[in-house]
Amino acid sequence: MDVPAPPTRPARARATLLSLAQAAGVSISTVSRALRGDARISPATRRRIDALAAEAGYAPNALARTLLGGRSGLIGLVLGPMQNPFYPALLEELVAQAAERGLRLLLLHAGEGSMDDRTAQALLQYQVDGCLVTSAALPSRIAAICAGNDVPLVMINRVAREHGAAVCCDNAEGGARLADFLLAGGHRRFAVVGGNADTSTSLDRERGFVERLAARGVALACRFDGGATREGGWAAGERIAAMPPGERPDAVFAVGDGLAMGLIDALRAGAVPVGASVEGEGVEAAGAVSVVGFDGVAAALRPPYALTTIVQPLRAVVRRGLDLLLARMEDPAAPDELVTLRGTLHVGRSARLPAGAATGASHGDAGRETG
Amino acid sequence: MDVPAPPTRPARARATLLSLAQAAGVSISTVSRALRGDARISPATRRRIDALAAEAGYAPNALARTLLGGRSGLIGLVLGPMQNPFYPALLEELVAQAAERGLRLLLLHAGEGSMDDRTAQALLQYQVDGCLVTSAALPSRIAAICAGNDVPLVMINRVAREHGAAVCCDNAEGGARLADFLLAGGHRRFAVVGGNADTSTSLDRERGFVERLAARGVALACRFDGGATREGGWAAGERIAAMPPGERPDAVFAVGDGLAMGLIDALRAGAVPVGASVEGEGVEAAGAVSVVGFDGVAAALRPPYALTTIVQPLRAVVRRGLDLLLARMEDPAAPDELVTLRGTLHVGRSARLPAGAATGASHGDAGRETG
DNA sequence: GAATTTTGTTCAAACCTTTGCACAAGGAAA
DNA sequence: TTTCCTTGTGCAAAGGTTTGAACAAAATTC
Repeated sequence: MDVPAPPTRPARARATLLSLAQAAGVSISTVSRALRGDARISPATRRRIDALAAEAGYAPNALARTLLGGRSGLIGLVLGPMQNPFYPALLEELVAQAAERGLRLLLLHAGEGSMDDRTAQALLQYQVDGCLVTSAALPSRIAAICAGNDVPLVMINRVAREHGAAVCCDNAEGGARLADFLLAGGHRRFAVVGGNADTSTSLDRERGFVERLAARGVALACRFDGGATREGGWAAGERIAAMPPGERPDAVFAVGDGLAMGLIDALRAGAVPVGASVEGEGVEAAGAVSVVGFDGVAAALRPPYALTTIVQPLRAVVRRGLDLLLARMEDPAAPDELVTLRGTLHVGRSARLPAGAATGASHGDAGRETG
Repeated sequence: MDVPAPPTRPARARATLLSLAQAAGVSISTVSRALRGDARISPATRRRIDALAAEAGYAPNALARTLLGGRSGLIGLVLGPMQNPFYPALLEELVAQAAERGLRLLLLHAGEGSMDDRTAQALLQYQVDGCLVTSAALPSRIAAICAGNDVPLVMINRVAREHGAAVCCDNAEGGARLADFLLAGGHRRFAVVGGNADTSTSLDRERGFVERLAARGVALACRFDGGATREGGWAAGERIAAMPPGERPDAVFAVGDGLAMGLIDALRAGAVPVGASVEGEGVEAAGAVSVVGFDGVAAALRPPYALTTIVQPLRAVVRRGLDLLLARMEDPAAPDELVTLRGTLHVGRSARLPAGAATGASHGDAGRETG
């Protein structure tokens, strides 16, 4: 009558405190304490249990631990448009630093599209300890859920529109510094290639640049819309290359490195010399156009671009972002805080140098805090 | 004597089944069943509980649910080097499709660096249901942990070295198809710009290309090492541009779109015309070099590159990757499986056309399965 | 009106970990 | 010998959810 149960796949179940306790002949709590290094457990017992755990490949169940009311160790992550080369770099740094701090990233969103409700709910379902947003357009659902459930929210590379903590580079100051550099280089006709019109980051950079020019009595000769992609930079470069040399700007600020690289490609394809890079060593070609960017993406710093740009202190930006988040996990009532980090002017060969300056040096206090 | 407890931040605790049950005056199980749509709960009760839950913004605790022995809904994700523009695109698609299926991605690693032990342990601690690897160099710790703990592992865009399931584009076939296209275009001198020497993907593409050429009695004129970055493509392009026109190859296969774009930039900067794009509309400049790539990254398909390339069926690749993973979650004993999807030849303007062919068309069965 | 089914709800166990408290054994001090 | 302290361990509760089984009340059948 009684048919024996079918031989279910043996697949020895994953080790738990219980299985270790049975193997060691002690109680569950002893195992737990031994593994956590509690001083009350005798060295002999601890060694025995440690060996057993190592052999079984035991890993404590973070979910059960979280259930006790502690931290989940999970951080929700909302990523911006990945075409902008700054974001992949930011992502790598973020993953590395989060791991160093023992935090895990729960990837909720990447790119431009909108977020469905279920995804937003995941924030709550998985009990994330906090949320990190690098996206320019903060999904409002995420903001609402975080606000309504005491989930700390920190934005990186963008300032908070209404509230929340944020860390970003001093965009306006960087723009101004580039204006100074170009002015010192003796440039006369300035152009800007703008980014997304709805990101504070782009707007601040452009504003800082234009206002510094204005303060020196110089007006912008022309302006292009780049839309934050490399292609946008190329399109602007084509138009610049097509201008008669007399009207052509001799200095162009592209508000992101991706834009700047596309721009340089187009100028070169149009046989327009860029910065000091054609004749080399400071002797520049006649009619050369200087190009400067912003972000300090690795690919832009190296040849063939050797871009003069403001290098964002990426490590510090990420570090402070995580600091802000952890602080708000400790104290959810912490006031909104905006941290602004000053970038570094990296002098490459894409822009004519001021008299007497040397290529390759970096100026400015990297990561000095001003917020 | 008794000091009243300091007024701890009220911060009404998050809604749970218990709090809802108390509010509704029913038991916890009734609430659970009502929310899950169990037919045994009366419509009146259900409506009341639904309203209460909506008002409280209730979201079930996925961690507690997982503890019951079910699925966590978490997938561990190991990302490859983000400089290769294919990976950001893959990431966006993956995030979107995972969300559609109700899966969450736990981001374990991004980039080239190695993984620390704690991160690898996270796989077990957070009870991931499976693991997805897009990295070319599979971290061995991850592989070991997955194998030892019945965690299904699926690789995307690379074949398994020893074991495991994988989905990737038919790289060799794509390389061969490009060779055919270039041969039909009447090219004579062929070059290859190779990628990472240790990724099966790059090697297969190159092999497919070279073998097809050989089968037609043509040998490679020269070969460059690109190292999978845009800069590598640029370097190869500079060397090609510097060759005397007689020795210069008239067709170059860059094994990735990033390489191809860098290559084109360098050729243009060196005033070497590329494909049919200079004179436009099929009439090509004298001494033009045709460039073809592989991947079908959006930026490469559009102007200014208009690259002729093999477009990976990205959506299908991701879909099948998740299929494989889910299948292995159902049945961990499922045999290793390799799915190969055929790409589509996208004819742009970066390579001379065979007589009578039209630009912009796509040839080949997108995503036809062969594995 | 009693027996039976249907309907709606509750009980209790299980998942795994952490931790306050209790407990036992052994040694030292009184 | 009693009392107290130290050292090492076990007990049990808690955390939120799911689910099989039990239970009560109402509706149906004879």
